[in-house]
Amino acid sequence: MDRPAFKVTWGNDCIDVQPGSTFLDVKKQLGWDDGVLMVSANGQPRELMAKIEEDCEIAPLGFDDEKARWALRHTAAHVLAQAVKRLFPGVRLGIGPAIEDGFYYDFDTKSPFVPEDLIKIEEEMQRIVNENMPVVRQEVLREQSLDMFRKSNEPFKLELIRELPEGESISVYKQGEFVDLCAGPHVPSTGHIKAFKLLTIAGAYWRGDENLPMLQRIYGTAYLTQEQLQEHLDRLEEIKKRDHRKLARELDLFSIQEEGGPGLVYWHPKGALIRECIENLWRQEHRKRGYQLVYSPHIAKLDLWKTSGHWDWYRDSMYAPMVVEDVEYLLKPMNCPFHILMFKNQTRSYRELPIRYGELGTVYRYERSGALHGALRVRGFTQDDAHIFCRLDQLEDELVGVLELAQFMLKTFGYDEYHCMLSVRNPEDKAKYIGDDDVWVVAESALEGALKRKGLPYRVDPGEAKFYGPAIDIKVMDAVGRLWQGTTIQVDLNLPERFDVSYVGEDGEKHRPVMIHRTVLGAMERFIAGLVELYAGAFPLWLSPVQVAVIPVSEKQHAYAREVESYLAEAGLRVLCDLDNEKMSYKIRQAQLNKIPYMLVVGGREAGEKTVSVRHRTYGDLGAFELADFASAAKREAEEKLLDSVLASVS
RNA sequence: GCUCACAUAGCUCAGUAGGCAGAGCGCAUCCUUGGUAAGGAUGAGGUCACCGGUUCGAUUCCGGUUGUGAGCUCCA
Repeated sequence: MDRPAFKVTWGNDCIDVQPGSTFLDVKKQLGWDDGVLMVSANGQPRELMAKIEEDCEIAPLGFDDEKARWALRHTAAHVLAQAVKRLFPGVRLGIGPAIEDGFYYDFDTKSPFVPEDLIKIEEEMQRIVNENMPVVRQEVLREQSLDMFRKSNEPFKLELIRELPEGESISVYKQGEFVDLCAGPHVPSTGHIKAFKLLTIAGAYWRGDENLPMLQRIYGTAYLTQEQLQEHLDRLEEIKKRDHRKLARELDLFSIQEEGGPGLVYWHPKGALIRECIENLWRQEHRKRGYQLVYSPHIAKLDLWKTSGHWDWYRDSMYAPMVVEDVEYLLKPMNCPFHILMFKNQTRSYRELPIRYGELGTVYRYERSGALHGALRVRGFTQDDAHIFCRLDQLEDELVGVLELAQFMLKTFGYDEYHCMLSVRNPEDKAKYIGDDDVWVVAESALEGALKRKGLPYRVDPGEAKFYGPAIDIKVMDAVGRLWQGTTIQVDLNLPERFDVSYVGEDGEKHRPVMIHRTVLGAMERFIAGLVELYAGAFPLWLSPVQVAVIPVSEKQHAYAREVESYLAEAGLRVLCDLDNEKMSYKIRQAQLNKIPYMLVVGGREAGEKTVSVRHRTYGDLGAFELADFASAAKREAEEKLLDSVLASVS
């Protein structure tokens, strides 16, 4: 591939470089002898070279915006640290990497930062950017670097250096008076940072360990252009607008009550209706696919959880036991042991398998208070759970069946993009997992085989398997590009053993069944919260709590409006007839704000002709329809669970 | 659980440099009867999250509790 000649800048110097030149050539041309390693090509930040070694050929690294962004953000982190050191000399530095969407730097401060500090720091950062100092890489010996950071009194940096391998040289980056331990890469000078913004202050443990001291973290973001930065800030705004906590209140879907306790969700009528629609679909689809639906209790004897192993492993995440007639009971954190007990309730033949028990099972987990988040992370939630007991030779077919169900559900709800992860053992560390090696091999290959048979692209995640078995996890992407954990399909090699679950085989001997633990939606709370954000509150017709609002133009049409209401209700649609003493335009506004899909305006004309004027929340005025035509179209849209209006395409 | 911030009417938020609190929306009543996103008037609503302390006096200052938010840690 031909590569064009390009310009290389270092600080204020700029030279032409021929393709194929090495870094040493460039150094010679620039007349630099020290370890300057960072340059940018053609003066464009998007054409930076991310990293250049002494002996490597010089080439713009693919004109890679992503790499350039990371270098830019990393430098921005250094600029942030430099600004903080200028303003607060007593502060000690932690680490400051570039991250997805931005960067952060951790600081050890005597008194925490306040929001006003953020403004001051940002101003100082701008000054540093304006100073346009070259960012210079230096290779130093270990002892030199220790000396350097000892002098500048940076204990956290010393800790990091001591952990670097002996003998290797260590790189530091300098800009003006500021030096940081860093592997790079960086942009050539602070002036390259054209678009940045500090966002928030938060606490974060040193090295991510909750037993170590907590530092003050400042988050910021930086982009190659002001437009990209603005785009990112707009996206943050959009995410805020879609926040399920805000929309759930505005649309009166559900709440969490302070008097009731944190992490416990109250489903209001409209939210409950959405949930009911989803649950109905869920039950229908499971019956269709050979599941038997069951109910199990909410509490069970502590001993059951000892048998299952949950008591030993997850005691800290369970609500404390309650004592009834001297026996300790636990609120269930999961449904599996119950389904196992039902399976074990009688002797099972191989002919019965697979047995698929499905349950919308409400479980309670004592999540740490700081982990709670709206309806996404709660303490009481209803899993769309199922456990499949099958023979090893049936495993792959069963997994395929679950994948098909998952695909069907995700498609129905409008999740077009999802990523499959195959979580397998870490081959280096087989001792960490229970069960025989050959069973693991079969289980992992069954999961992989199922993915292949469905033609689903997947990524293998070694080491991500649970200790009791491998799994497939599906992450779905929402409208603003965030990933949500949805379906999880786990092969469990542990519980059947612990509970001594067996079936009688063709040979008359006892055999151990394989158990699949799976949820398709995850939990009702989390799934619906996700849907709220996916649709920004504007649910497709079949899920809309109110599907149609009937809006009379004046009081004279109240009788006809009622007629329309009862006709549509009769047809099975969820209708609201708005007879309030308000102007029509006001009622339309209310319906719009409530994101009601269809508004039927009925005035003198419509009453006379027995028609309705249809307005759609997205498409606006669609014109007049015969009442019966509207009803059948809307019914079809709801019954077929269409994601878009059928009437909009008609008109 | 940890760090920081926040908590005023159903909602969104002002406010008092310590002297018993305000707007808009919503709600109620009345007027208005209208043609595709806000007609008008009147009125009701607050132990300023809770518990202590300082003070003649605390919604305001201080401490604690609870809850919420941003992160960290965790998420069977």
